[in-house]
Amino acid sequence: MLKAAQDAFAAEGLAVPLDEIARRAGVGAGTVYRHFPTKEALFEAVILSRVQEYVGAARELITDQDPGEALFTFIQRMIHEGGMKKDLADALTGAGVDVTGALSGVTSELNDSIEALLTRAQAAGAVRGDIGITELMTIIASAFLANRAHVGDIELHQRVVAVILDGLRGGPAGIDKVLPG
Amino acid sequence: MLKAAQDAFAAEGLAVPLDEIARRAGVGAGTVYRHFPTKEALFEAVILSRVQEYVGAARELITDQDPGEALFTFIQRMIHEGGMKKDLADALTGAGVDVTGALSGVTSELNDSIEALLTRAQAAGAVRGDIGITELMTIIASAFLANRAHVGDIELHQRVVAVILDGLRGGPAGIDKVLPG
Amino acid sequence: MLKAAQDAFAAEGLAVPLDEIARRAGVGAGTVYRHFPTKEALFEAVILSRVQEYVGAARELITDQDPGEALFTFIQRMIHEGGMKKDLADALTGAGVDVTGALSGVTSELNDSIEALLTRAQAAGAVRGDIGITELMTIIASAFLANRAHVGDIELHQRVVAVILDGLRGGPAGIDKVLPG
Amino acid sequence: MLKAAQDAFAAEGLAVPLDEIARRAGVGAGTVYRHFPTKEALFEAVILSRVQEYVGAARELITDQDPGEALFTFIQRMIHEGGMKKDLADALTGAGVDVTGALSGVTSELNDSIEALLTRAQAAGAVRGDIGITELMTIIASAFLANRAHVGDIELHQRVVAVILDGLRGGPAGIDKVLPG
DNA sequence: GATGAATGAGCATTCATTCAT
DNA sequence: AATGAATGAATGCTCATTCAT
Repeated sequence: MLKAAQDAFAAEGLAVPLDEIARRAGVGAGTVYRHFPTKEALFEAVILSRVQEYVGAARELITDQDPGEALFTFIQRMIHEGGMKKDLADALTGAGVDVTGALSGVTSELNDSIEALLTRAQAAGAVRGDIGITELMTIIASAFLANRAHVGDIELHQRVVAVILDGLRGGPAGIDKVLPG
Repeated sequence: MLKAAQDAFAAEGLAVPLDEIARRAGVGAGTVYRHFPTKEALFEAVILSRVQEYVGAARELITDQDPGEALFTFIQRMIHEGGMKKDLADALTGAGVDVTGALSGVTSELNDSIEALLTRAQAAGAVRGDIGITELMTIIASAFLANRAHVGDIELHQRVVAVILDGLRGGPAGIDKVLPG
Repeated sequence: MLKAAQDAFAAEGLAVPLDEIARRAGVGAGTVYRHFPTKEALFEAVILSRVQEYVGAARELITDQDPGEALFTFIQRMIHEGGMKKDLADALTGAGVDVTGALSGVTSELNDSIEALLTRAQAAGAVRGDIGITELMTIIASAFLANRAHVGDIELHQRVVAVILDGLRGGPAGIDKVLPG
Repeated sequence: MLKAAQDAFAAEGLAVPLDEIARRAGVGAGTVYRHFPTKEALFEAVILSRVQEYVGAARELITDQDPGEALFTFIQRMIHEGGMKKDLADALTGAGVDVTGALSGVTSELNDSIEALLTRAQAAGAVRGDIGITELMTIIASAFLANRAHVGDIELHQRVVAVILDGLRGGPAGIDKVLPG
């Protein structure tokens, strides 16, 4: 059922009727309510599971040899997936989702695990030093949302992400850094 | 009435009830329907009017002395204004808005006028050459949406936009360009 | 529409579906909501109108020549009607009805107008002196509810009310009063 | 399980969900349905058990020395207990409970046993002679329901019951009876 | 026999849209 | 042309009842 909800929310966003989710899951509407007290709770569970995946991905990459590439790979992966899923976009934009509760914990984890990637990349000189995790999260979320307008055009996503990653590496001010000589 | 709709959509997004718009405009709901066949048509009209403003701004800036500054000023202005309005964000992220109809025409105009700014900035070496108008529009949308997060934290927004603009100037790949010698 | 709601609530109580009320009124469900924000608000409006009728009846009787008969007539009338209507019974027993708001005002009025009848009847020696308006209201409400079990048997209602009225006149302790000599 | 249902119905009335009863009883909902075909049947069983208690109490009191005191003690006991329970009040006021089936038998028993108390009290001159068992049952129900209002104000309840009992003893019309001389 | 997950009809409420005045 | 009352389909949620295990 969680699977059906994931698919439905990913495809239609939070606006998908609960009956539609129930239908996709092949159960009655009441059955959904047996497992989740409200539609919002179900939505949060879906988001939670997705965020957990990202946390896992970030934690795996923390041991990558190339700190910069690790961060950039993570960002690319997250943004690319985000362009496909409507649920996280709704969670990010809609004020209807409370980040209190179980969601707040895993969101903190995501922040922390990405911050670890960021700090390592900055220490390695691969990312400019004048931004923190808040700036990075905002940038990721934004690109995430922007890509929704061109669902499926992966090459476009890649070029957009490339620009953003270059911004992260450091703009003109960063030239000094990459050309220390 | 369009003014009332602008305010209402800006404040509440596409989700604002049509009755609320009619009430703000001081007219009956039926009167709104005399001018716009559906709520969506009204929304599109609002977006259209906003896009037209942007077209005007872009056209003014095309004569600016500094081509790079012109583009960046435009982007910053658009982002600053947009961060306050919920309607364009909905239009950008929500798949519910068709860009067919009158909207497609003015959207093309916006594309063209921004493309003019882009081309000029690229010719002046202020912006990397490996992106086109589609990439730029997506990136602008991205920065636009970035402003909707952490509403009110202007300094954060500035840092985020700075990163994105630096990316536009050109990352490592752009070094060759800014250091032609 | 209020009429339809009165009939529906009187016949079925608060449990009547709002669609049923709408159907009885010959309108759509949405139309009911145009006039009353919630079903509870509609119910309160119905109760309010009924309580107002009682207030009017009590106020008319305050000028009756026979103070005791005035009070007893009022009680009989109220209990008899109550045995027919399910709405006031629900309002009296159900905790679901808030007596805050407009209802609290008219309820106070009802209390006051009945208290006036009571005080006058007590001054005339027609009613025992050891009870106040709270006791009387409780007694009326109780008989009101008890009669619901025998809807339509008016003669039974009358005999029951007769017993209660005798209790109000004064039981054994009241014999001294009616036989002062 | 019957105990759990008694507690649940007493606390919440007929409106308590069946799942809640099953939970209190520590069994599955299906198990309740193995013993009672419908929720209403369970409710009737609970009422039946309570009515049986009353029948027992009435039969004990039939041998009491003071016939009048016996009846009044019974009424007061019934009212005192009943004021705490919501189930009988629902059964008395709600038209939703059919007295057909097993309930009708024990209800007849209750009627008969109380009628015995009544007849004896009337023969002893402690209760007016112009009422029958139906009137008495209605009056008891009335006092019963009186206790549900102003829950906790025991002194109020006592004054209200006193009035009703005085009415039973006989008002002015009863004077001839208590003063046969 | 017991369980409790599943069912699905039912209800209050919202809101885009229509139309008689 | 304007009004705003009316419409009714849609939605989230509850709960009595059923049935596979």
